[in-house]
Amino acid sequence: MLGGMADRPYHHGDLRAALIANAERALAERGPSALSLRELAREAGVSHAAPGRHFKDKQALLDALALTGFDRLTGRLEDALAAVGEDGVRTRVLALARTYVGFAIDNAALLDLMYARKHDPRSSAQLSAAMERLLDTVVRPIVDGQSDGEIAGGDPWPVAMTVSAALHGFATLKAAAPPEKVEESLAEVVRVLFEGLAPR
Amino acid sequence: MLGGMADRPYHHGDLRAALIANAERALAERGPSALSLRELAREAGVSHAAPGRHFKDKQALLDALALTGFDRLTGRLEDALAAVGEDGVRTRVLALARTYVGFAIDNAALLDLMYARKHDPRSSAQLSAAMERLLDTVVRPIVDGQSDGEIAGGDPWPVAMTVSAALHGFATLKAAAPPEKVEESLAEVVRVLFEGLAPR
DNA sequence: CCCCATTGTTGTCATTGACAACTTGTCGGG
DNA sequence: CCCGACAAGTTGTCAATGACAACAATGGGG
Repeated sequence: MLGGMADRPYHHGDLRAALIANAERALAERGPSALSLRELAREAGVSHAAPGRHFKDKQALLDALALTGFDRLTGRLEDALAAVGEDGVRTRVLALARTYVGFAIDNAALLDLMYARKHDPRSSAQLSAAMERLLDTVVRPIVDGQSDGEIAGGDPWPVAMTVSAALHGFATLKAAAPPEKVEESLAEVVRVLFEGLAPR
Repeated sequence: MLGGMADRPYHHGDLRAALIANAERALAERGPSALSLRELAREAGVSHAAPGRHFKDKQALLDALALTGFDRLTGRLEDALAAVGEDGVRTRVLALARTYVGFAIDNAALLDLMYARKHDPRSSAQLSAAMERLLDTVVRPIVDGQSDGEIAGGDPWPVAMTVSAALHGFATLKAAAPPEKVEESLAEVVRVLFEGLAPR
């Protein structure tokens, strides 16, 4: 009963969410190497071992962070698709491209984390599932475009894979470029994708 | 003159190279989080502070590692191009694709490291330069193909960017897939790139 | 109303990265 | 040839960290 009566309640309320939110901020602001469970605990105003109740491991925290990343990215892509409506495949692919690359620029470190965790065989099945949902979001407009005859038919998966790969690769390669350059070359990439490399 | 006379010389000979080599092995075998300067020092048979003479910091070691990665990848791509000779652009692009993806599969963790370090503004100019050399290696066949009329003309950079992006993205997305699946869908990706998405 | 699962806490340990101060080996100019 | 400067390695130390164990507060359901 000394002066040390903490005004904070003994229970945080939603420590788990707070930790993830702080982790994401720290990741964006100071890079992945600056992520420390103890520091996150301090920021959340809890003791150094409290995070252990919510995440077995540092890795578990990172996995959870990656998972929120996948979910948010998928959500944004779906919102973008909804926003452009039924304006044709190319418009929709361009919308996907802008959104994906925008996310990559705003969340470069998070995106790195997402894919780094995905590579690790020890990573949870949840991550693979989230990744699949992400790919599905890209496949759907492709399939729609094929059935409308707007793009060439055939197995949609290689096509979707090519588009996804180009988007992800572009985002990775261009993440540090000036924004207007990005928009410009992004449009060019979509054009090349649609017209192909062959002369006509 | 007790039995403890270490048979190894006081000077290692080429500690720097040994550290990088061990680091790469450890990275591939046990993931990036298992990389410890002290453990690398132990493996090399030197004291825990010896690495400090060659790398200011852990980050410096990682940068050096990334640099060797870029150099080796660029070298392999050039070798692959040399091996296919003058067989046409599509053949050359396919060779690049196979080589790039092969490298990505065999060195997934290293490739992650390479691009993660590239994102960091604190990373050395050497890394950017290495990255540029890598891109140049992809651009050259494109330019050649354009001047031969084998692929559509125009600014070669968006074209090269699209190809590079597709390759890198594909490598990232497919790094964990079974090899024959990879070869198959890789061929499809190159086909889509050449023919484009538009119906014909 | 009290039991006990959940969430947090304190304490501790080995490992790590960084740095400082010192030693050993090598090599080139006088 | 030797001697001094510089490169490369060494020991010692420190604060920070992740993991774990043992203990304490909280509060909801039997």
